[in-house]
Amino acid sequence: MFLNTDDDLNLSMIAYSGQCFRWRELDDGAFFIPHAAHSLIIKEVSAGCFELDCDEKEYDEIWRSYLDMDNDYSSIRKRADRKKDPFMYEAAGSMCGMRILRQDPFEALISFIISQNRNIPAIKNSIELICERSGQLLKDSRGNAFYAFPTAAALHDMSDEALKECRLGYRFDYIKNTAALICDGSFDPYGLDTLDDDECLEKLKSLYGVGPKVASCMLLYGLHRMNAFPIDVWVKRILKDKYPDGFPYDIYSPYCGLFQQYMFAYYRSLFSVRL
DNA sequence: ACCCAGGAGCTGC
DNA sequence: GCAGCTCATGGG
Repeated sequence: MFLNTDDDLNLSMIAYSGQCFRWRELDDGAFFIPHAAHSLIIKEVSAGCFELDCDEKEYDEIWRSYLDMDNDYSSIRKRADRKKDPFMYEAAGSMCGMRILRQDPFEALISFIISQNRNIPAIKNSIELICERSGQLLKDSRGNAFYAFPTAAALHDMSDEALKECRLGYRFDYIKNTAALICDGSFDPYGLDTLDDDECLEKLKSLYGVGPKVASCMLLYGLHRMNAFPIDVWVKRILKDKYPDGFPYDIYSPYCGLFQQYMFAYYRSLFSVRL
């Protein structure tokens, strides 16, 4: 099917934004996107026109939500005022096309625990290894094999040796522990919807290996809490450099997380940091 | 409040 | 080659 949109949707920008770790750019410029037991190949064939290798039914049931197409990003972006916050105005304008995906909560939680204190290629490497070793083998629409992200049970069932081969380093215990808690039912990444942001953050931080950064990444990218505001080394630099008197959370609420994403991507692009 | 270990891989020199 | 850094956290 074809999707025409006036709203922000820049596949390459999202793929390299650091919010998702399994998108793969294909030779023809299309993107391969694994998500739960599904996969999508999507390509921008002309400005604002995307070719998707699924039918409208699958798009409505899965991908519209995953890509968050029901949120109007171009209108949210307008909150950045050219005079009051020129830096954010530049950042949001320059990174127009960014969206916050609605990823699977379990995958997001595990992925962001793995992500701590590592660069993005290393994160992707570990995640792919985990999928290859414990994920379900599936086929995409072109007949190519790929591995789904494992279930908590499949991850928990991995031998220590197999899991160690995924190069998690000291995060090994964190992953083991979280998978065990989910399997025995004492923690449910899919049962957090009834909690407000602060309660959710606290609950996540009680997990071994989950601090404020990983917890807020889970809120923003795994639970689509658009106001969650992960502070990593780059955001720390931005806050110090551009907002010495404090970040205007009230202006960007309840979308602080999206504006964090704009600044993160824009500021890094200024330093030509490769993802 | 500070300070360090723990793993591995990419980057720049 | 080889430090220095990386979308941090737990523990001392």
